Amino acid sequence: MKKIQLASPPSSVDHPDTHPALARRVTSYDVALAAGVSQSAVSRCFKPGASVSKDTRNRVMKAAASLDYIPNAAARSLITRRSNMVAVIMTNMANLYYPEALSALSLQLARQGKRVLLFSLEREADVGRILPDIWQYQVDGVIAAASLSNEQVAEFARRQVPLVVLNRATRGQPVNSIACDQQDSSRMLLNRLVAAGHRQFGIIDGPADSQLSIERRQIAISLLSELGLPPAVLVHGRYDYSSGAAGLREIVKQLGKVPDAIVCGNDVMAIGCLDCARHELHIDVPGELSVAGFDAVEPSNWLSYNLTTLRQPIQKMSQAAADLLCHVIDSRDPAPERRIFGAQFIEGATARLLPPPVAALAA
Amino acid sequence: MKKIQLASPPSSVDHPDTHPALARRVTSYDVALAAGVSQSAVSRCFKPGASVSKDTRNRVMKAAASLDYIPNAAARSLITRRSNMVAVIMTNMANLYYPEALSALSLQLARQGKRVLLFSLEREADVGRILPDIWQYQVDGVIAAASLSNEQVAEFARRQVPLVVLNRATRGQPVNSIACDQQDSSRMLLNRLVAAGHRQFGIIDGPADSQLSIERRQIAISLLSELGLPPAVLVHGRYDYSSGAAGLREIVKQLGKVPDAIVCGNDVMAIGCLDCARHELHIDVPGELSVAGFDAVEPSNWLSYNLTTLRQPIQKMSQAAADLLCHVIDSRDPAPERRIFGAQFIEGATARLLPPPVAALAA
DNA sequence: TTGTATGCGTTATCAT
DNA sequence: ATGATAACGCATACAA
Repeated sequence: MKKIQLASPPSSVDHPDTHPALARRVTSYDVALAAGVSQSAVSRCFKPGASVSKDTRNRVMKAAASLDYIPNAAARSLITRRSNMVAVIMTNMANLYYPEALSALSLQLARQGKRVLLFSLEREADVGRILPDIWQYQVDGVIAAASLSNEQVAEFARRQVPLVVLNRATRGQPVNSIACDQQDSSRMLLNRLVAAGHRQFGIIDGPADSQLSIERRQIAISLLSELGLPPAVLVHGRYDYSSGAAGLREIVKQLGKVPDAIVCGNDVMAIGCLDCARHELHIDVPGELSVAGFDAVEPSNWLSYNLTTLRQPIQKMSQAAADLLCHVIDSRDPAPERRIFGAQFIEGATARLLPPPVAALAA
Repeated sequence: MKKIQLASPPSSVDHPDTHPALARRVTSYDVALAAGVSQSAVSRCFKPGASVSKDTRNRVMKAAASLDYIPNAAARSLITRRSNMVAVIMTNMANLYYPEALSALSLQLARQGKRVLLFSLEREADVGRILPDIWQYQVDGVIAAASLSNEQVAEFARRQVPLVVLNRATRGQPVNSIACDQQDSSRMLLNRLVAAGHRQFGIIDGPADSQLSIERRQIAISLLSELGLPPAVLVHGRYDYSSGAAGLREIVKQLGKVPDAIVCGNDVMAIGCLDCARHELHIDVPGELSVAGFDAVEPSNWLSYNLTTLRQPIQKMSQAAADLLCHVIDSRDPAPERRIFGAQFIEGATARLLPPPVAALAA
């Protein structure tokens, strides 16, 4: 007969079930007592590769089940330094693109036993304000779908918190990141539009301070300039439907006429632009005006739109972000990695992609 | 000169910055040492209403800042029994309705100092599988946008984990819940359609096992029966776009003709149905067929659709859920509360809401 | 394989 | 107002 450590605190059944006064939690000590083993034996039973005899494990598991015992993650993380939580920073989810990413991230992380602690921002500039919260929670890592300053990136390094930046420019910062190639896909789109005879472009972009926008804008502007075309009319939106409509009106106003093509910073603005053209300004798309989006979110594929756009492989990118983060967490490898995915051109039916018929040219 | 407890572990600067070997964390002991106070003094400085002299607080805060000290939430929650985390259970976010709710929940909870730990499910039936995970994380409460069995609800009670069910039927279970009145709004919609002369209805519903669907379906079926109308043709979808299109095809097939009206379980299916009618089957909506949705998600308001639908006040409901949960957490009041919000009828332009012109009747 | 003892980083209680 | 000390619930090194 072995002697058992009985450091267990006073019984948890002082008042059976009557008073809802902050009942004591069931701990590994309670299970140990019930199973007639030590607390460490209980602990081992809940650790995957631990050495426990079959008999002990059975007794412990039975006792645990009968007591509804579940290990306390807070206590565990205190000693293991692993919280099994990953912070995900995302801006306002009105964007339609984000929910899909979030969902994929959550699923993929769950496969690795990690849960998403969500930090959703109203504006991307608020990142700084939630960082202290993130440090508090001792997350194992962070996936940021937001732009970070050099100082902020440095703080991650200093605190040794693994970070993966999703779909943002990183300006040469030493950061793990997953992105979609803007350069190639944007150029492809513009080249095809130019080849089809479009000359005067409009751009409905994201907010002026958005890094993502800045990059795409530069690409478009410099390409049009290379090709010797007139400069595009540029307006800024907020990535929402009404921004697209307002953008079109503004471009037409500034230009004094309807441009040949409008390239939008995301699909939802493209759809707003498209609807405004067709239903409000009665412009024929793609007859008089070509409209292109970016992302290939679900509604872009709806029959009423069939939008010409560039598909970002959101699912793949999210999974890659989750996998990369988990890798960094496990290996503690500080060498930053950047994975770039290609965008797929979706022809759709809102842009004229062939040169106008000869008859029109002759006329 | 006071004597200071110097229980601080060995210095954290064994190797300045070179080796990334799991650096010791900065703790309140380090801050205490640097500030020349006891560890408890440091702890008090980070507790809102604690009694600390101005001088001590200054010294501590300065030391904390210089060391980048942030209290460890895991350790704190161990003793306070508050993790400041709330689990949110949501199904696949393809639904368009959920991202908006999640965003609102996250924002509202953040105002109360709580963060969302996300549990996103592929199918609602998987709830049971993630409950053990939830217990592990010691969340302060749970907001479930999913149906729970009586046993599951009972487990929340047994473990004394505050629960708020968002937008699900609760079949008389003693649960805190926030919901939107299906009864009144559905009846209003159907009554208006019937008053406008619609006789043969089709219903494109959610999955057969979805509680939400079951309730709405019953309401519609019994109302039509009360009114002496032919039974509606009922098909099930998955709340996505293609389900709406497939639903329409199936209803037309079963009925051998186009029904007078189709009522859908959500907007996305209604939009799928609408697009299929207009672009594939070339049915005039609302001339030959009326289509109605549910939710009033953003795309329902887009100019190409202008969907007839019922608006759920998602924002308000989410905020109410967050507030109710926080109230329960603070008060530990076990008396369940159910708050019902009304739905707003959105006329839109996809349903004929007036009786057909007299000429048509005479013909 | 199993038990003992210790520590993770904090808050709370209790003296002073 | 402040410091010493005891939890909180678990994992782990070490001894047996």
